[in-house]
Amino acid sequence: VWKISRLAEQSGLTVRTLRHYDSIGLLRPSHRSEAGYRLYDDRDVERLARILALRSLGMSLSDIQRSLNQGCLSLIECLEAHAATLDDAIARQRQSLTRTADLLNRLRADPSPSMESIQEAMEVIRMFEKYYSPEQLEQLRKRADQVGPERIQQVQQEWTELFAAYRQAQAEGLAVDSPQVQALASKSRSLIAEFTGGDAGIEQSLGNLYQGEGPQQVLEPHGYEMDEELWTYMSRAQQAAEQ
Amino acid sequence: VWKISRLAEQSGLTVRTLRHYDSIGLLRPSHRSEAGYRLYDDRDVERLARILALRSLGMSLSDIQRSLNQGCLSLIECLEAHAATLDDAIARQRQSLTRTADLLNRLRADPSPSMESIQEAMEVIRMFEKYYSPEQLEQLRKRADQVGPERIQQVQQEWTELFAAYRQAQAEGLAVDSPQVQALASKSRSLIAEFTGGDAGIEQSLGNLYQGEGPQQVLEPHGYEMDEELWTYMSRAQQAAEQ
DNA sequence: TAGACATTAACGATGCGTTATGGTTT
DNA sequence: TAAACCATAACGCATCGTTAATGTCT
Repeated sequence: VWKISRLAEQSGLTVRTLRHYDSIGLLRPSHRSEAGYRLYDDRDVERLARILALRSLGMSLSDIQRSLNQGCLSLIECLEAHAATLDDAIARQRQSLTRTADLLNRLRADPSPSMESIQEAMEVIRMFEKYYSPEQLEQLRKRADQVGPERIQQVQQEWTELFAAYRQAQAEGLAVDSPQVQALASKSRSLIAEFTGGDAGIEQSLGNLYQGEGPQQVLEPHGYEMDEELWTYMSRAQQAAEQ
Repeated sequence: VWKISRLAEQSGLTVRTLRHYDSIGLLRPSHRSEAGYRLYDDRDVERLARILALRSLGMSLSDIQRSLNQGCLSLIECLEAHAATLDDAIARQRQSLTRTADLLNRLRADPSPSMESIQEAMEVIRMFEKYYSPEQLEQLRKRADQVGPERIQQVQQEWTELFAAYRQAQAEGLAVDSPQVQALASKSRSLIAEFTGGDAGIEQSLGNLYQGEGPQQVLEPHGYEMDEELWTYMSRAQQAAEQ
């Protein structure tokens, strides 16, 4: 027969924990001394061992209680349910983790990060999650890691300059099949190709994204300015190139 | 300016949640009507959007509060810490999940599962985790899935019979290099090879396991009976085979 | 005046840590 | 008698759901 502090140091639990297990009925000592001291016998110690085994799997105390009080069959059922719960929790936390990492990447890539950036970045992330499959996202992330943040910043800069050049060309009334404009179209095709990495699926999803949300909704959170007329002009330049 | 239920349905939160955020100081409405009604203005709505963005990443409300009240830099730090926390939590839960799955496998493989089985199974699992690397464990699990539970049961049965045969041979005083005993040695080598899958690292770890814990400690929780003399006899039979 | 909407206040659930207060054993 | 050990009781943490009791707008 063991007093509470002996059992505590033997099991590695605290006295408080054992008292807690008593109070919730998970492990009631089989005996009490005259003064009311808790006295644990061998069966209690065995039960504690089982409790700790299940606790080490992350089961809740109430589930452990249910498992132990009923038979071995219900134990298996409880474990199956527990495994399913864990699976679910892991999936959700991985979601959170990738989103957090994505957000961090975007915030770090932001030259002048502000509180507003959070929302823009999250908007972008949500749009991406909507149009790209998890595998595609994984692929994009891997390639983003490979090229490194410098190149990404640089590409952003190049897009900004490209839009400005297009806008200039449009203002000057240059024809979409003029050599100058076709040079811009070629440049934008190469930037897009760098993004898609030649993957047809990603190119398709990118198209769906612009189709579904509209160019302005897509580009604004990235910090680019875009309007209907410019977009039309750029589209016509692309079409001219493809013929 | 928005009243609380408007903001609730707009944001998808409950009224209770908004009141909670007020009471903990996370989102206090900038105004109150004469009657004490909460009135949220545009800045409040913006703040709520940021709160929801971070909450969707699984950040705690207190962390969100710290992040938003301080600058953008601390936000990045908070996100980094959050990512680390998530990483950690995921690792632990995956531990729990694999252990739970292992326990389930052992319990299901047990022909007469009892409450005592839990501890034996957990002991085995702990020993395995102690002597095999995570990669080796992964490998073992994969192969266990491949061969299926029937074959595993069958192998257990074969080991039981093999031990019985050895014991019989020992009782009859058969020499360890006699053909009959060598046939047993050969059988046990093939069973071991089936377990290791020919992987030298796993064979090494298996040796360490028996070396470190002793054959009886290893075999008893598996339901086999073993004693010093029988083990010595079997070892000598193996040595004879290797020469 | 009815009905929808607002308020504050307080318990509940999880798994104990952490006092506070006081009796028991050696 | 002091030191070590035991007991019960209660708050605290995180995030709201859920009554309860009551006041306000239309």
